[in-house]
This record gives sequence, C-alpha cells and structure tokens, in this order.
Amino acid sequence: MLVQVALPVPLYRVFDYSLPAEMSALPNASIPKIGTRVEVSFGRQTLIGIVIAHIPEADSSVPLNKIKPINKCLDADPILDDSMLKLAYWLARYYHYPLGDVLAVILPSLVRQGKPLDLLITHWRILPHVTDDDFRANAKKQKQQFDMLKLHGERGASEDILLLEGMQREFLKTLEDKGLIERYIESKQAPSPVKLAKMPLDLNAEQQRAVDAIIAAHEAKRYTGILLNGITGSGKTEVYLQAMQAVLEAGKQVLILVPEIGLTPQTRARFASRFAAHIVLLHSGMNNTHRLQGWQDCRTGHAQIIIGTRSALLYSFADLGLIVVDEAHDGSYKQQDTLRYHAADVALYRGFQHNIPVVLGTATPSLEHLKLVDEGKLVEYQLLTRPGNANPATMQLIDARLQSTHQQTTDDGARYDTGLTDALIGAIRQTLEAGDQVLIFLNRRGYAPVLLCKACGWQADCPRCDAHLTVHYNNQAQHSHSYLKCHHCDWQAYIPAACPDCGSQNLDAKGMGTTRLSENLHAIFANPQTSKDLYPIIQIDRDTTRLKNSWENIYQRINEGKPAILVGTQMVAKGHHFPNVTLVCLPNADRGFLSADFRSPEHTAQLMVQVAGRAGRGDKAGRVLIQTLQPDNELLLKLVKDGYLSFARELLQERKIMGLPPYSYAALIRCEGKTMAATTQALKDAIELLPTAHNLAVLGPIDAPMSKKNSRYHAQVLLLAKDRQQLHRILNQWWQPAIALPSAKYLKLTLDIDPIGW
DNA sequence: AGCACGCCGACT
DNA sequence: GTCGGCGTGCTC
Repeated sequence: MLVQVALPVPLYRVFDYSLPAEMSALPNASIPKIGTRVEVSFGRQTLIGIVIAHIPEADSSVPLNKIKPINKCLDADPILDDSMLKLAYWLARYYHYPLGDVLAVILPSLVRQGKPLDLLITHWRILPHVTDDDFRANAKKQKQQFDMLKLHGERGASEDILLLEGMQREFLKTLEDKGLIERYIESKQAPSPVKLAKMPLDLNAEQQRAVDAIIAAHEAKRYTGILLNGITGSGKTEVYLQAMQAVLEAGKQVLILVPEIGLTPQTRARFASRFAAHIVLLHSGMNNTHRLQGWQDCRTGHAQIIIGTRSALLYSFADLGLIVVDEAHDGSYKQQDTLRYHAADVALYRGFQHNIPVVLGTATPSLEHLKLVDEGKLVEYQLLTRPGNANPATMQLIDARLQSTHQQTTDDGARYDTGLTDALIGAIRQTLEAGDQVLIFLNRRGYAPVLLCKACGWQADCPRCDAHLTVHYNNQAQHSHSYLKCHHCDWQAYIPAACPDCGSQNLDAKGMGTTRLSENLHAIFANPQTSKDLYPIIQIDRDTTRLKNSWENIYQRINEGKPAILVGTQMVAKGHHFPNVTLVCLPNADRGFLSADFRSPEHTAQLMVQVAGRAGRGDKAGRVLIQTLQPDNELLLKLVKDGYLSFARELLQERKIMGLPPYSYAALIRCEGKTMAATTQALKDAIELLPTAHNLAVLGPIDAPMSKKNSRYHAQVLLLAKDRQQLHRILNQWWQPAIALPSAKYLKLTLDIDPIGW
C-alpha cells in the first residue's frame, strides 16, 4: 500500500510515498487517513503534505525503488474532510492551479507548518455578577476597557482578539485582580444555542418573499442561488438577519462574506446586536494564531456566525447552513494573485456541495449574475422600496460644456479653474445653508495626476512604471513639501525646479485630485472678510486615513452632523453611512464611460450608484448631481433616467451582440519579465502550441495595461471561447506544456480564469 | 518553489 | 590555488 501526497510545490502532480516498516506491519487502522497531514522528505527538503489517496503499489507510476517512506503522520484524524478535498480538486481543475498549492492556500499557515491542532488560547470573560455599578465614576479607562469585553457577551473573547481591538493587557490584569473578569481556556463543548438579542423588524412584502425563499431552501436542504437585488436602504440586511435566524435556530452555521476588512467590525456589531451567538471574524489583518483559532472554531462548529472576507470561503465548516455574499458585485471578491478565484463563484459551488442556500446581495448586480438569473441558475428577488418614508436619491446631469467651470482668483490676481460648475457650487451652497452635508466623490487622491511642462509638453513619469507621477503636497496651504509619487510602486521624487527636458520653469500641475479639490473648496467657501472656512472641508482618502484611528476620528466628526463638505475617493463608496449627507456630487465620474476596458461602464455605474447610495438615508431625500462633459452619452442617460437595472440590462444586451463575457468565457495569460521582448516572445511561442480550434479567439500578445510596473514588463494573451467546457479542455492540454517552454524559463506566466479587467 | 550539483571569475 | 556566481535539473 502507498499513499499519494499533495505537496506545496508548483507542480501539477502528486507524489507517492510508502509507509514506514513499523506502520505497514500494523493493521489497516494505522495507515494515515485521507485528508491528514504527513511529513515527508522531498528531494533534499522536508515538507508537509496532505494525503489524498491510498493506492496499491502496482498502481504507482514510478519505480518502487524511487519511493521513499513517510517520515511521520501529524494527524490522527483528517483535517480536511471529503467536501473540502472535493473543493480543492474543483479549484485546482477550474483555475488550473497545482493541487498542492491549492491546499496551501486553503490551510492557515500554522496548519501548513505542521502545528498541532490542540492549541490552547486564553479567553477572558466578565464574571456573571458584575454590573456597570461596580465601577467608580472616575475609573473611566477601566470602564471603557470593560465595555469592550462586554460587547463579546457572556462567552467573552480570546486575548488575541481583545488586544487587536485595542484592549490593553495591563487593564485585563487590573480587572482580573478586582474580581470583575476571569480568564479561561475555551472548552470544546458544543456552543449554546443562538438566542435573539433583539426583536426582528417588520418586513415589507418584498423582503418577506426573499426571506421565505431562503428559509424554504434551507428547510428543504436544497441548494438555491439567490440574487438579492436591493437598492441602497431597501433593507437587505434585515433579510439576511431573518433568514439567518431560521438557520441559526436549526443549529447551523452562517457564513457572511464582506468585501473588505474595514467592514468586518461594523458588520459584526450589527449581527451581535441581533443575536446572542458566537461570532467569529476572519480577515487578513489577523495574526496566525488568531487565524488558526478561527479556523478551528469554524470546523468544530463553535463559530455560529462567521463574518469574513474572500478567504473565509476556503475554511472548513462543521455544519454550514447559509452563505451570504454581501455586495456581491464587488471587485475585491476576485483574488488577484496566486489562486485567482472569485468568491461569489466559489460560494455558489460550496452551496451546491452542502445543499444550502447562497444569497448574493447587492444594489448593483454584476452582469454575470444577471445572466445567471436569465439562465435560471439564480433566482432574483428585488427590493425596490425603502422602508419608512425615505425616497431613493434622484440623479441629475449637469452639462459642464454649457456651464464653464467656475474660475477663482488668487491673491496675486492669477485665475485658476476650480473644476466645479457654478450650478454645482450653487447646489453645494444651498445644501450647506440648509444645514446638511455634501459629499463630493473624486476617485483620485493627491493634488494633481500629472505634472506638465507648459513649454515642451514633458510630463513627470515614473521611471519604474508606465504611469504619470501624482503631485502631492504635505503642507497644503503653502504648497510646501511638494513631491511626486507613483501610485503603482513606492517611487517618490522632488518636484524639479525646471523642466528636465527644456529647462523651462513653467511647470504646471494638471488635473484634479482630492487635495486640490479640497483646496479649491476652501477658497470658494471661505468667509470673504476673514478667509476662514465657513464649513469644515473633510478629505477622505488613503492619504488622510492612513494613520491609526484617523478614520475613526474623521467618521466621528462627520457624524456630529454639522454642515460640512466631504471630499472622498472610492473609500466612501463602501459600507459607511453618512446620514446627514443629502447631496452627492460627481464632478467627473463619467470618465469611466469612455475607457477602453469594456467592463468600465459597468464598474463605473456600480461605483456611481454605490456613492449615490450614501445620500439621503434616514428620512431626508437625497440628490445626486453628475457633472459631465458628455451629457448626450446614451449609457449615462440611461443610468440617470432609468436606473442601474435597465442600464445593466442594456449593457448585457450589448455584450451578447459583441460575444463578450458573460456570453463568452475568458482566460487571460499574463507574462512578466525583465524585458518586453522576452515576455512577448514567450507568449508567441506559447500560442504556437495552441490547438487550432473553432470558436476560440486568441487576442494578443499585446502589452498589458500598465505594461511596465515596478520595472517589470507585462504582456498578455486573451483566450475567448463560446463554450466554457471547450475552453477548459484546451487549457488542460495546453497550459502545462506552454509554461514548460524554453522561452518561458526565466519568466513568470500566470493563468487567470474569468479575469476582470484586461 | 527550493535545493544541490556544476563549471567559470576575483580573492587569501 | 579556493570561494562563490547563478544556470539547469530534479523532486515520489
């Protein structure tokens, strides 16, 4: 008897090992089970792999004298069950990724490194008799730390989690000494049943239908893919919560996927206020120990509600009953390095595997998902009304061609363009005077995207990337500490005093970033006498929120509700609510409708609708003003007049006519190397190996978008096929020989199935 | 991916 | 004369 082992090496095969003499002498029971970890010697190194099969010696494809014995078994019982191994096989096949590497992606790093799984972790919980009254009024810090722990309920939380949340170790000790809290080692007994902490809200008819459908699928133990297409504020979360309630009460686990780490704590708070349950967060910001603990909680069934980003989908679950993918259209669900899976696709696969419902919730469904609805593979439930009296925001275009943008004059008399039309400025002023807040969305941080020589046309470019350097100012008021920065690598440079090409000193920052827009707004909305700001202007982008707690501070300031102008990049589009914003301005969000990427209109519209959704929450009506240079653009008009869904339907029709995804299936081959010539040549050679096939379009090799990045060159080939099976058949026989070609030797070739953005 | 074996340039 | 460069070949 031999065992087949998948090892974490980028090789498309598995390796056979024999059992050590002492093991094979024993009865069958001691053979390492399928799904357990084993340590083996591999060449001159020692690796940990996963047993994936038992085979008779006669079935091995290698001569017996080359076969080595296993060093040792690390697990008595499988750490990956049958369904997880099936998932791994499916991922390996569909994404054409080596099985051993897939398993390495699936397992937390400590598990991969061979760590024993009976790891003990200190938990802290509040002693049952303790109340808020046990604190003296002046023990503020203690009370604050105590409240943090209180959020976790009677079960408490691990020390790791608490420290991550900002708890301080010395306070844990202090509180322990005072007899207010205690430490314990998490017991492995079954979790207590989930209880409601708060009553559910009343549902409207649309919500009720969606909840009923999810619960029906859950009760019938039937896989059902549900597209929950609900406009912003239509109460998608309440649908999740009530569907979850039924699933949790049946003793099953619920997995909620969210696009980003930043959104997990706030999502947790929402679920924690409804359910008294063991909630586990899984995201990339966690350390290895904490992650292993989360992984264990999921597979033992301790975790009842699991909130995580993309990678949480690859965890094992004891008894999963429902998967919710929130903001299912979001691009961050597609992994962009290593195993390039799409979390929404994997979610549907896992739902199918476990016979459970999968809910894809979004206000702006992707075209892929709409097509699945057409094919009957997803059931669509629409939520088109906002509960309460809130009306959806109205969208309106401002023609920036007719209304030239507002000019402002500096102290020394020079005039400059603010990038805002008088109509827009008027609307902003009106909103502020009414005591409300304004959100201006500009998807470009920094001061200006280009530094241009007005004499010869020279532009400051990144020496390592195919990109202009962005102009930044550290001290905005004086324009001092100015520097140039590449947003694609970490290159920085000082702004030259004169043009390096022609020596002219007439250098000009061209275009508009959030810093410059904020500065213009300061000038426009200042008290003419004192030059002081009439309203706070709050810039929200990666530069202003990078420091720890700065986003929390900004967010708090905004939520005081005083009139203010918020200037934000796409950071503001996701998740956060600004209840006092009643006007959203998009001074040039329409650029995306002209881009060469065929997905650009879809993504731009999604972003616009998401940003628009920030306006008019609560009972105030919202307004969205889109300033555009192409007010006749049919797609833009369609979006503004008929809404996202009609717009998306029209785009989908266009894709169908053009034979573009989702009406064809794509595989993107990217090649990265030190020179453009080498990368292109490798791809050319690879294409030569492709079998001639009908219905297969081969586009390229062409330079990849941003073909030079960090001094590395990228070229790509796109394969488009009418038939998904056919595409995969071709890839199966072509990909491995292609990467083995001599010209690909020093290059990195990657295959991206169902790529987004090419 | 690692890791070692192998054959050519600047050092004690 | 050796140390070490990274080319190439293999891993059950």
